[in-house]
Amino acid sequence: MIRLSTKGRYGTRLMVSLAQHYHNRRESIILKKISDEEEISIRYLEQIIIPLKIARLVKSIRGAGGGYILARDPSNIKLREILLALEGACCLVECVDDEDYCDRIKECATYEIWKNASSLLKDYFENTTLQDLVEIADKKNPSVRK
Amino acid sequence: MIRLSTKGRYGTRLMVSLAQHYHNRRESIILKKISDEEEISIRYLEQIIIPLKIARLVKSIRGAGGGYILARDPSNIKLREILLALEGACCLVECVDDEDYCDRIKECATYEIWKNASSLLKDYFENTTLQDLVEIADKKNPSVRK
DNA sequence: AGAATTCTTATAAATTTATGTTGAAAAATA
DNA sequence: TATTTTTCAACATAAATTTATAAGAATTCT
Ligand code: FES
Ligand code: FES
Repeated sequence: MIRLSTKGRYGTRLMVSLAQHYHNRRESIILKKISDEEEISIRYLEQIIIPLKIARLVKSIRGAGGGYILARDPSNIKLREILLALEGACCLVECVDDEDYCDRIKECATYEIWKNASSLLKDYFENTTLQDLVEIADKKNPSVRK
Repeated sequence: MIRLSTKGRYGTRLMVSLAQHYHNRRESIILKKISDEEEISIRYLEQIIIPLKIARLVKSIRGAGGGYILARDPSNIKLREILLALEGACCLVECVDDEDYCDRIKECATYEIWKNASSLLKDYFENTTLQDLVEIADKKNPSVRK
């Protein structure tokens, strides 16, 4: 029930990859590498990273030796920011964020429910940072040194 | 961020409508009426109600004077059951419910996050009944007597 | 100049969303 | 019981969106 789009999923994994590489030397990473590691089409990654760039969560460096790099420290990037950039502001149903979307809000009983449920997610994602994700990854794969 | 499909939204509103009509005489309701009240295409409602019927949440009565009616008392139908019937068992990402869906669960850091977030929603919807929704609707529209 | 990499645009496949058309089953009625 | 009405059921189709891939241009480094 209720689906996170592939954009949101792949984009988050992309950000985790960038964060995992962030600690040593802060070198930029090329998408090709992430594409290989995460087994996601590079063409699709190119589309997905655009909104992340627009939201100033990643910086791009063009040309040879270029690539992508996080714009801030992973501990300073909230999961909510990532999903906001990738999926837009809509929470479960559009009317939660855009009161003009449905013209039935005044009568609609489900509105309150979707709104509450959206808040649960929002709060959870607000309190999860990219650093938390990196730590989970490290715990799951203690041997991997990227 | 993260979207509930129209199937889930309209289907839930459909169930609320049925619940609102359930109290008096338990008469069956024709889809046309719900279509008019909720401004949803009747053809689309016909598609949406099929999984609800399969899940035995509603019963259909054919022929003249027929229509649809809730299979159980609204206080005995959980929102989670409704969404499960409409959207399937997948919670945010498929791998949460189907461990074979992704073959990266062992390494994937985001898995735990989507799983926790899914649990938040699941618990909320598990503890919300159709009766709760009807009461919200009544509170919002005290004058309406259907 | 040449290689590496992002950036841009195009396009195709799959899925979701929504409507239309026709037919079959059940109940009411005469 | 035959007829008619009401309603669900099934199938087909079209538009919109999401998902994914392809090809080439632009930029930067060496
Ligand atoms: S779904 Fe938007 S107001 Fe009910
Ligand atoms: S999204 Fe399924 S394991 Fe990471």
